[in-house]
Amino acid sequence: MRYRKIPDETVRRLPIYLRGLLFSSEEGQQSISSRGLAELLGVNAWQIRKDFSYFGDFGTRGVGYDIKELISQINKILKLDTVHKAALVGVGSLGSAVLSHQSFRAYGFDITAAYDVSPKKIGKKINNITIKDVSKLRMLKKKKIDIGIITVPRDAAQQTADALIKTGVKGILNFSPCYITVPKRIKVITIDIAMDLARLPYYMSAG
Amino acid sequence: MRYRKIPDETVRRLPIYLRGLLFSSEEGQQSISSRGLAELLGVNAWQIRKDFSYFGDFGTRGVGYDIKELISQINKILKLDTVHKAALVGVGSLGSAVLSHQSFRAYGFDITAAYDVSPKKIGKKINNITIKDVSKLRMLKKKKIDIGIITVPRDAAQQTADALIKTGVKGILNFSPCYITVPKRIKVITIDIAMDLARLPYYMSAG
DNA sequence: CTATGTGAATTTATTCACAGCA
DNA sequence: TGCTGTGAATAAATTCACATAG
Repeated sequence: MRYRKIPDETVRRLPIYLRGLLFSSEEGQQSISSRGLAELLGVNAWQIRKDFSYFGDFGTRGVGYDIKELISQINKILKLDTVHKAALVGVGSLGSAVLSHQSFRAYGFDITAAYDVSPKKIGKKINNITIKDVSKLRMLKKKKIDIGIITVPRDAAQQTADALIKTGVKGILNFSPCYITVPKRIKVITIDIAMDLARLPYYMSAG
Repeated sequence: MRYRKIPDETVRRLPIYLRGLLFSSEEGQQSISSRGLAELLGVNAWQIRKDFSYFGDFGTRGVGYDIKELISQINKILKLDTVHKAALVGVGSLGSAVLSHQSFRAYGFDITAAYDVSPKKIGKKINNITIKDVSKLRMLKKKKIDIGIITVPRDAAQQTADALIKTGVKGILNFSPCYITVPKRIKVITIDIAMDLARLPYYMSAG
């Protein structure tokens, strides 16, 4: 089944596998079986093997997968093998949390700039990043920023996206609870925490 | 197609529809067509109609949907028509952001308690919620808390989940980047921001 | 004439079962 | 024997096309 179109669901799961592999690696393990990884992540072993089978032969039959090697392969597939620079707009409580978030680095992300409208925040530092005036956003053009992170209030989300796209970002992580319109070439992933919380009661047993 | 098993994907989308309907309602609209809602949310109109068709006849042919009525229907399906009390454990930057998050209230969630291990944080207030010592977590049992929110470091996630389950929560929103083991009756939804960011480069066009 | 609701067709994803290699 | 890799079978979700109701 090699070299066929990669299912979106597989792409969605690869980062989860990567997370498990990085964890095992930290723990000092050298190799892992699909079963071992599955148990660590709470997924099925055959799903893991199937997902990997779209890309080629990663493992050794009878043994399992070499963790370091597999990490490197998945990083390459997901294009995480080069550093991606990101700029964040909107340093409210969520924006601050994202700026302070340590795990992005493990996946090759580097938030190099942060912007806000509030004069009170401009000039302050969070996680060693100085907050700049959002009107200076267009200066970013020279700095080869790949990714924009939107943590502004809903009403400002679309204009923030427009401004980020002008600076040349190719992908946007949108935390605002709304749909934003972008050119086809731009990829947007929206995270709305409330949406995930909102489907929890449906699945909770009555009582 | 009424009264058939509801696809998980449909349940995942219902909160998104609800978000759009609440927005339209705020804007003063009374009714909306599947097309109108689809454009607002960046989805397909037939998908919306199909999803609704699992539950019954919500709309009026030739006219569309009555927004207030539909909001009430979806709230009922998702069991958001009663208030859900939640407790949050781990008041770091992410925990603080979640505590301050305003939109939960619109979906019937009320974070009534927050816990941390750090003596520096205990006693402080965020968003009018006093932070308590995590060792006092078991006192919660009397307070009919439905939902636990985990925003502790990875190493503490499992034990936090165990403690929350002992207090009687039926659902958990887990922000820690790991799988947590729970009894079957408990529903866990894990949000790992880094996982969403990590699949962005895959979809970004080369350059 | 408009916009819903839904069977049927199509596409996509999951699950199985086992051949094949170390 | 142990564990991977993958076709084939099954299941699920999406998309279409249109009958149907207001």
